[in-house]
Amino acid sequence: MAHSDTVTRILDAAEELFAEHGFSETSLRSITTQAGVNLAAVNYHFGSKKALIQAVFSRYLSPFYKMIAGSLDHYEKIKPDGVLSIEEMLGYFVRAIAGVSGGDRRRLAIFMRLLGLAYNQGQGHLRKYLQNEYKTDYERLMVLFTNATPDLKPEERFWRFHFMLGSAAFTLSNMEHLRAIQKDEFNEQCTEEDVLELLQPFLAAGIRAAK
Amino acid sequence: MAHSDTVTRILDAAEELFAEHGFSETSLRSITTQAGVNLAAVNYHFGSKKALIQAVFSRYLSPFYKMIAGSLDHYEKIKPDGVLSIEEMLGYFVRAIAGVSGGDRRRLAIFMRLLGLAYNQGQGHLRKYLQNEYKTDYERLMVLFTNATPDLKPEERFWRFHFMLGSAAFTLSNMEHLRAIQKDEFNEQCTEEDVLELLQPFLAAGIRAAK
DNA sequence: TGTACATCAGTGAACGCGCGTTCACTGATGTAC
DNA sequence: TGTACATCAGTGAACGCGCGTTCACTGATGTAC
Repeated sequence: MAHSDTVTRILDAAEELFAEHGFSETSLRSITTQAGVNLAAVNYHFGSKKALIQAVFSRYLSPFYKMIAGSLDHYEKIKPDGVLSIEEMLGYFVRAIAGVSGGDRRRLAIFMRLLGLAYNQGQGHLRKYLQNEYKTDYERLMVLFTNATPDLKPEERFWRFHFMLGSAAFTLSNMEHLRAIQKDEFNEQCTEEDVLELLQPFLAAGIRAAK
Repeated sequence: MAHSDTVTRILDAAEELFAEHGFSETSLRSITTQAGVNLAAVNYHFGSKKALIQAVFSRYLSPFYKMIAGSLDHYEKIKPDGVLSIEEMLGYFVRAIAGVSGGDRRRLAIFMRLLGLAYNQGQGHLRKYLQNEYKTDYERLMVLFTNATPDLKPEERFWRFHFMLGSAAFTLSNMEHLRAIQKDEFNEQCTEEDVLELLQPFLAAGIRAAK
């Protein structure tokens, strides 16, 4: 599919509205209105709403994949023996996420939401797709995580990793809503970077917790 | 509202289908079909779909809050100063959650999924409704949480609470699937009680983390 | 060169469908006199 | 006691609406001869 101006504007509008309202709550009419294109253009260029959603995913999955892989490359470069502290690992992740700007940041939130859904829907083919897509990175990550937590038994490591994943996925995917709640209750608002810097010691302490 | 058989069956079906498909993806027709009742019965008994969603949450939260309140009443008799450690609080939480519905873990997973959806989807009205509906209990819990974390600034406390909530919601809503993955990878499986006992120190250490 | 045709992005209006909701209605049960 | 009325859970069909999708169409550009 050639990326005409119309196609790009549809993808931009769809990505923004999907992130804000969810998929089924976002109509093609709202997307095409925001994009300033004709309603029929979505079905002309993408075929269906479902195909549009997949196209939006495809476009943002690529840079996210590169970010993860880049983080792992970095770990292995700075510590060739593969031994990092959990704080070093989390620190680099936080800095990598904080370095993601603008539209890609929203893409990250969408991906985290997708990650939660992928775990939730045990039978969905979406989960299998993600599992295959990120299998190599997951395994590289687990080697580093294992080296960072030599005192944990395998099953403790497994569960603490998922406790951490759950906290991070929830926080990142609901970042905008949570910040809105904070503003509602405290009349002030952290930046997303502030939240990440609060999250980091929480997770590290949890991983290091006495049993 | 008298809880006729019809009302109960609508709530049962709605709870299950909302958790499986989300709120807007679940039609009143699918709910009433699964419940074996007339389509119009939802609007007759509840007034609207929105009110049905709130009723599903209320039905689950009422016994939950009663159990929390009962546990805290009992605790205050033993420790009249009313200052609990975060470990003691989490202990009560874990036991109250596990005790809901007479140990019906499936409903617990469903509710945690609903909670995640409530944050995730455009259901901001739900959070406010629940907060108002159970204002006394909610504020009592927040006072205890505040007393348990005297060294945290309000915004740190807010975020660490939600980090904790995210971890717990993810773990509990995906409990079955995570345990299946564990069995797949380690050829052995924790009980759900084991997982809760692993989660508790993880969360407590995160809450207590140095900044 | 001009002419005829092909291709393709984009359009305007309409289509059928499923949605939440509404409303007049039924039938069972309770109550007053 | 019988009769008339009230209450209420539940029903069947229809309503209007917004949805994704479809289709005949336009107009610009490319191409063959």
